[in-house]
Order: sequence, then C-alpha cells, then structure tokens
Amino acid sequence: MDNQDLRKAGLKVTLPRMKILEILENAEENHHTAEDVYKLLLKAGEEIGLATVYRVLTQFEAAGLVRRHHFEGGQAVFELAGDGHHDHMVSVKTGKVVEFYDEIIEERQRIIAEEHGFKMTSHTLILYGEFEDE
Amino acid sequence: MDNQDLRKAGLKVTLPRMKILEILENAEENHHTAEDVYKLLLKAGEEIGLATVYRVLTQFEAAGLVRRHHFEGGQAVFELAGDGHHDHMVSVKTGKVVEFYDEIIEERQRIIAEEHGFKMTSHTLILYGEFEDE
DNA sequence: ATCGGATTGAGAACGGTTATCATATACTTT
DNA sequence: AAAGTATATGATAACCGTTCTCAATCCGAT
Repeated sequence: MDNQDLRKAGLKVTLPRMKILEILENAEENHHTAEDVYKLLLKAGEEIGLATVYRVLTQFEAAGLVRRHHFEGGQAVFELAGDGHHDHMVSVKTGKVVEFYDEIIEERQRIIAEEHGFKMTSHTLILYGEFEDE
Repeated sequence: MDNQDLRKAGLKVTLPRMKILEILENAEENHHTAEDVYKLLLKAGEEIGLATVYRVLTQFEAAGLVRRHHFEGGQAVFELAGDGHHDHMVSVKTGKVVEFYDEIIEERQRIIAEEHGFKMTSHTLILYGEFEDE
C-alpha cells in the first residue's frame, strides 16, 4: 500500500493521507474509530485535524482502500480493506474484534436473497458476546 | 399485548405508553424510527413529546417488548418483539424491510462462535440491496 | 519557481438521541 | 373519594459523532 494506491484513487499524495495509511498499516489493532486514528496521529507527533481524519477515511472508503463498519456503540470503525469480505465477532466487554469468513453462511445468504427476489449488494453479520479468555 | 404486559415490566400504565404500544401494534409497517412513531402519534391526535417516545421505546426494549436495530442511515428502528429472533433484508432504495430466519445460518454462527471460544449473546445479520419489484 | 485547483485545520453546524427540571399523572394509603 | 408520594411527562438544552464552511496552505503540472 503506497503512494501509487493514492494516485490510482485519484487522490493527491498529501502528508495527512500518507500518515493515516501508515497508522492503519502499522497499528496493533485492525479496527479503529476515527478518534483512535486521530489520537494515534497525535501520539506520532502529527498535527492532523479530526475533520481531516474523517474526510480522508471517507475518501479511502470510496476508493476501496478502507472499509467502514457500524458496531454497537455509536462510533463507526474503519479497517484496511484486505482482499475479500469477512464478518465480525465483537466482544461487548473489551471491544476486541475477530474476523471470520464462512462460505456456508455466504451461500445461504445468496439463496435467501434470491428466494425473496432481492438483489443483494452487501451484507453485514456481527456476533456480539465475549471471549472466554478475557 | 396489554396493560398487564406493562405492569409486568414494572412500568406504570400511562397514556403515552399505551398509545405507543397501540401504534406499534396497528401500524402497516413493522419497523419504525422514533420519529415515525412520534408522527403517527400526532396524526392520531396524541400530543406526546419526542423525548417521551424515545424514553418509552427504550423502556420497552429493556422490558423485552420491543427490539431496536441499527440499519444504515443513522436512525435506529424499533419493532415489536414477537417471539423468536429473525434477521433482516433492507432495501437501500425504499427502506423496505423484510424479515427472515434461517436455521442453517444460525447453526453455523453457533459453531463458529464455539470454534473461537466466543460466548455469543446476540448477533445481527442484515442484507442490503433492492427488491426486484421496486 | 509559479500558478490554480485540491486539501487542510479550526470551529461552527448538524442530526439523532439523551439529560434536565419543573409540572402533571398514576397508583397507594387514608 | 381525597390526599399523598413517587414516577412520568414535555419542552428545551445538552450531547456526541460526524459533516460542513471557508480562509489559509499545499501539491504537482507547467
């Protein structure tokens, strides 16, 4: 993920955009709120405004570099868009997020949509609960 | 669904609470935003404040009478809690909502959760797209 | 290096929801 | 049936996450 990806997306290569990409790539966690990213930038010594963080994340999403999810709790979370869709398991206790993918579920969704004359364009499956080791 | 249900839930039987229950039971659609409910109340000649609508819906949710869902679009939607869980198919074009239930998906979710040492307490599956006849 | 359009930062504005608080209402006790 | 007491209500302010506004700044083609 580098400057070329930004250019391909029709985005100028600016310092905020590069730094935000960097944060997303190097962070311990995969899922971040906009505020998280903002704070990580501050911690890294970058004075980038929260509005810019929101703007850039939205642009990245439009460019397919990032995905946005709405877990419970009000704040949207963002993750780098690797290739391929996946679903999420979220701890209501710690906020920990684990990704998973199940072809059987995906298949059933397609069948159910079809049965209802529904052209599915996206879907979101989130399991809430807690991990046994936390 | 009557006054006894309210009393059982530890809620006084008040006019706003009765009217809101009535609206939810008799409306054409199953899924309503708080604002929807508020407007339906006005249309029915009831002068009930929006704050009260939010409060009552939240109390109903806590009492298990109502379920709250977060579809895309920012506003929460509420539905009477019939017995049994179900998932949703939402038209991104018209907002139309169709409910479905698939035991295979439910089963897979349980298995996946278990494989990850995850105690699942709830889950939400939403398909977005559009119905072919709209 | 210069120019012009895109981007940024600060803060105001926004939309949905919740909190505040004085008044009104249900239920209990007489 | 009336009074007492705690709870519920309504209007509006506050809140929180996010988006908008706009002057100042930056990117990159020339």
